[in-house]
Amino acid sequence: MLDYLQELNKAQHEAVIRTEGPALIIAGAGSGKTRVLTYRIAHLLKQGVRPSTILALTFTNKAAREMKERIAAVAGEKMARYLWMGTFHSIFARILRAEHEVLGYPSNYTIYDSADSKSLIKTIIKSLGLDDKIYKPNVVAGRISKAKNNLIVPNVYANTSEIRLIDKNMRMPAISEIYKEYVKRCFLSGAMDFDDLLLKTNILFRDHPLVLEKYLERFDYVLVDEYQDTNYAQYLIVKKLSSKNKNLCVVGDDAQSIYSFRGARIENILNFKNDYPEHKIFKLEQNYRSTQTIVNAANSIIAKNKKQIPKKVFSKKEEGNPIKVLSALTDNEEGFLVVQEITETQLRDHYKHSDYAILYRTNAQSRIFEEALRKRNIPYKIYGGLSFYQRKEIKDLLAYFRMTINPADNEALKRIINYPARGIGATTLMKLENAAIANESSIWSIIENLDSANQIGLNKGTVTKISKFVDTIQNFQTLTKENDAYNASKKIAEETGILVELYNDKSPEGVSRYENIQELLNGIQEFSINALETGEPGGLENYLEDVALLTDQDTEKEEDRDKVTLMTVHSAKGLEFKNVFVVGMEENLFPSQRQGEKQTLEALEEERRLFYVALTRAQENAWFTYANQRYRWGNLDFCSPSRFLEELDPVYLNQSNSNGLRQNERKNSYQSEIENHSRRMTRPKPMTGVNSVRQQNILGKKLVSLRESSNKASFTGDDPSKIQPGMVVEHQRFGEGKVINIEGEMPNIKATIYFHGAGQKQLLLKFAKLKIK
DNA sequence: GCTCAGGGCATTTTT
DNA sequence: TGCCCTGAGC
Repeated sequence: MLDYLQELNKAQHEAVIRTEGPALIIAGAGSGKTRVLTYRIAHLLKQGVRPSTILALTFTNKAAREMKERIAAVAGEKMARYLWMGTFHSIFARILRAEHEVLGYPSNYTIYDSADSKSLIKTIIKSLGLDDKIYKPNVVAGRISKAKNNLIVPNVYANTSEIRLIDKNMRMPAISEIYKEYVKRCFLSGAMDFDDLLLKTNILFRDHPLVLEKYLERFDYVLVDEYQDTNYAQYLIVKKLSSKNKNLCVVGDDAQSIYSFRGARIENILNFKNDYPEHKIFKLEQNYRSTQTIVNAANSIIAKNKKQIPKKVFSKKEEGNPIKVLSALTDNEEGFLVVQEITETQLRDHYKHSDYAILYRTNAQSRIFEEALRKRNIPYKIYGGLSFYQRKEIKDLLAYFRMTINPADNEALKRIINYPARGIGATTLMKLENAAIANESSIWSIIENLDSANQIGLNKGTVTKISKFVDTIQNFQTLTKENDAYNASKKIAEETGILVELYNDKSPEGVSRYENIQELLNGIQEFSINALETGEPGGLENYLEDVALLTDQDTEKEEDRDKVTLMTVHSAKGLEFKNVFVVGMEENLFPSQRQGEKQTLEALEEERRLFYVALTRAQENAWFTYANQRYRWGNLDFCSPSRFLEELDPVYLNQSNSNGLRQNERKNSYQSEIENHSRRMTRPKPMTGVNSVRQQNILGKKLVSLRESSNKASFTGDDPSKIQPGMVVEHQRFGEGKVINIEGEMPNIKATIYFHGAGQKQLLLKFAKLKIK
């Protein structure tokens, strides 16, 4: 019989076999969500439903891939292959490519990533004569993205008084014009940004009923993963595509909705029952992942939330250990404590490195833990930070590919027209861009038809340089037609000179850049081989379509196997680890409680959910750690643990601190400072524990300016060795003192100074702020 | 066209 | 801190 059904509990079983009509599957943390979703699809296939009539939407490529693999295992490779399964963006990008004509876009349209969007917005701000100190590209991009996600097109934006009022209050009344111009220029470049993929799909289905009809005919079943993370645009598309037979199945967990900042609407899942009154609801409440303690503690955190679908998540596993709360005095100590716990539990219970995860709120918090792990030689891997595809060398080469496929792509052109250097500078580029705007066309169409008698005042030499560039791209276009993606891209990499240039750069950065290019080419080779095997099109344009929607998380490296994982709570969603440290739990790192920020009930509840997500990643043991003081952005903050920790019933907690004694000793040295300042007060830099200061004021004028990034230190102006023994100096905190001795060399000059009232101190001059009296 | 000092600025993130 | 941008100076 259908043996895969045997592996399911009652709720899961129901959710798998009741395939008709609208269904809401509430999948609590660790309740076997993926299993239910994949088996439901497999079940449909076994019932004789054709795979090409099933549309399954996810948020990440990884989720789509994993699900496809699991379905293939149950229902067979062939079946899985014909499913319409992928991310919202990739599926709709595919549909838009097929239906490009009615929208007036070329089928080879480029997909702009966030960096392209931002760069274009910057250009527009400049060309409109606006001040980019006021109109910050990031903020403007955020406003435009938000508008698009809510299907507000430029005209509507300009005519909606509430929106204009917000812009006005932000002192950016011209965003509406920027938006209009942005849309126009994207169109001229034959480009869509990420939000367009959703927006244009909505417009496509709204304005072209025949097209909608075609897809309604095509898809008999629509399934959506992580429904709580859908934004308005996604919500509407899903609604439209399932409007015919209402075979819509959404899976999600309102308790794990933590993406409101990027437009996710928890209401979508909360209101499902109203949208589809005839719906069935399935609650997967048994948690197979965590101990009872962890599940109960997590439940108790979100119990206070008003906005939620009632459910009783429970675990039948053993009760397990209480959650350990570690309070450290400084962030360094926090790192130390975490590493100490890792070593201790490893010795005792023989965990692997990969059984541990360190979760934090912001990527910037990783550093302390990296250092602590490195000191103990514990291998770790970090998620987040600069993604592979965001690296300069990768983006440069990809820009050549983009130009080759869609030469109208202005952002790509601007990136490479002078890289490698061709002597086409900023002034020339500006002239070209203005000409393109005036002509309502792309830069390419201007330079393609340049002759020496051009109207835009370019001299002969420049025209020659530009036409050489045009030749290069045209040459690439020819060789792309004649080669598969791998051979085309390899030739492009060689002929542009990028490969040689990076090969000749023997600095560590240069070597790594060269390796990255090689890695990209290897990836393309894989793509080409794969295309050959499956019979799918393997041209460069096909690769480019894939790569635009690819991210770092899609490349798991073999050498990353047995390592401690460091990541943000957000990126840990969907993962599980035997042991989880939730670190940096100070109040002021939780933004809903940060000073000066509006506290809304929504924000508060989302913070609880974030806390919930963090805790439910743990299978066996969990720790909450925080530091009482943290050095951050040049200030020393005094902190207290997050209030959510206080909301937790102590019955789940073990607050005994493994290093209580040491901590007490150390506390004394900070005591006076802590007493003198209430929580959250910022104080001047302390003398110790600071890695560097930017400037030193000696004698009232800047003598030394020190910049120290991770690998280099540089000095300008005069030398701090101006400070001589015998001088009377004034220090910010220790007051007046007399220099006794100077030793060492730049940048490590040490001064021994006797301070009245503070005794003798030895200061490293690059850290000390001194005034010569 | 390139380098470098100085200023300004900081969530969370997928596509 | 640390990173990115800009403008000055070469």
